[in-house]
Amino acid sequence: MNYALISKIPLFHSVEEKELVKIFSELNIFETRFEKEVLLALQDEPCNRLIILLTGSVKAEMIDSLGRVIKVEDVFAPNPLAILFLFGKNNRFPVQIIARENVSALVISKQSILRMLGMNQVLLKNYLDISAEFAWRLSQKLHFMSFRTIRQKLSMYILKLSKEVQSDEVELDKTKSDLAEYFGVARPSLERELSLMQQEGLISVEKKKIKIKNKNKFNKLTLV
Amino acid sequence: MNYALISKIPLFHSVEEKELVKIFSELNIFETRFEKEVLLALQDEPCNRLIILLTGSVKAEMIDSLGRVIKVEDVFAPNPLAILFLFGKNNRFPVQIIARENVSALVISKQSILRMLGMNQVLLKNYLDISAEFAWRLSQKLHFMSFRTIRQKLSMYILKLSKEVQSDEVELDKTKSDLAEYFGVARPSLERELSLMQQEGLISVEKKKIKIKNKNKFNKLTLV
DNA sequence: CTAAATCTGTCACAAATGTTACACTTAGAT
DNA sequence: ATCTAAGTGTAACATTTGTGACAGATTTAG
Repeated sequence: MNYALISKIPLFHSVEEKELVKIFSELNIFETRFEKEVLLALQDEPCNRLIILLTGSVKAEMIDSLGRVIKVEDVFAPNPLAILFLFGKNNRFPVQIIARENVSALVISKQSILRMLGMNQVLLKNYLDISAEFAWRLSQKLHFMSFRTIRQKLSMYILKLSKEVQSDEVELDKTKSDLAEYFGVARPSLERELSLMQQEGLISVEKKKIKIKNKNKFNKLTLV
Repeated sequence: MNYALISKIPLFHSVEEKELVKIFSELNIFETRFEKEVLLALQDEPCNRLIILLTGSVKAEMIDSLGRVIKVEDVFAPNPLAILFLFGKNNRFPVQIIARENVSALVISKQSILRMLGMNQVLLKNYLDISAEFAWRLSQKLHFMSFRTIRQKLSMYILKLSKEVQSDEVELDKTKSDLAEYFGVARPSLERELSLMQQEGLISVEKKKIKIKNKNKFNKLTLV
């Protein structure tokens, strides 16, 4: 077991090495390798283990009732997979998970996770923090989806970025295609809205750089 | 402390009474009362305590930048408030919380929650299960929002109900107004879609009872 | 049991969004 | 350096959805 690598995993941050050694010796924790294109988990399969990527990345896909594949997201090391779906009554993978490249990962059974969290307070807090981060992202996304118009979603998004950078000039952290997907709208619709907002003098757009030109009007847009 | 009441709280399910006594004596746990209309938490206030309703109910509201109030949801005893937002970097209440009636509640500091979960495995599992349930509901809702058309959302929703009841005849578990809000669409638009689907012979609607008449066609609707 | 509040069903019209298509640019791979 | 895939910008048109308004039904509170 490579403890240098393991201590980089958020779940094990700040846990002392001798504690780690103890935990790994007492519990069933395996390092497993998955070749590119291999399935790590099936959609709707019971989620009874936590998979934490050590190296590489995977893609999460949804399969609809006609068998068509819808891309959901990519996950990179050192993140865990589906941590929010490990417990509860509905503990099934909501998506299928496929290796995008050769991947190594820790696989820890649900039982072992429970024991592990009981053994070490730092680990427990890490686990709760990580779960909360994922939940927060979910709720953020829901928040965006709940705005009626594309303009509202866009202005909220830009405003949020603008607050983070403390500037009226922001750089999108996704491609416009991805942003459209994130909002759940068609890409040309998003582009059109950006053009309109530029024509109206609210913003100026150049590639991924967006500048807020009329902050007053702009703020009013974010009202529901 | 009323242990009969406390053992009904999901978080304390199946925890032995003597364990509960020990936990409550060692940790800072308060039973607090809130009168009707009193604020239990401010929007954006740091979420550094877990509030578990013992009796009564509260409403969660969002405030937009003009100060207007948007109702989000109601929470009833014996549920906890904002359990997903207690940890993580962004541990703030996403909504303000107001008592809808006279309320009594357990208030447990974040620190005490951490210690408590380390003390008892059953409690730990309960906590993780409860969190997972909330996360699951979030992701379900997100799933519905991500369907493009109202018809798709509706047919997914009806199909899900139909699977639960194992019957082609289902009864909506929300008012149509609530359902429209849940989907994030306008109420008349939802009604119109129901009417159209009825006209097309896909379903029959009578008040809250919906019968799937053409399961073949119906299944095709849920494809993305 | 009555009054008030909420929910329902429906409309005509306005507004927003999706679709499809095409040309062009940029970034990444070999 | 060239080729290829991904991303961008835009347009005309079709479709879906929202809005505001109203009357009637149903539920809840007093």
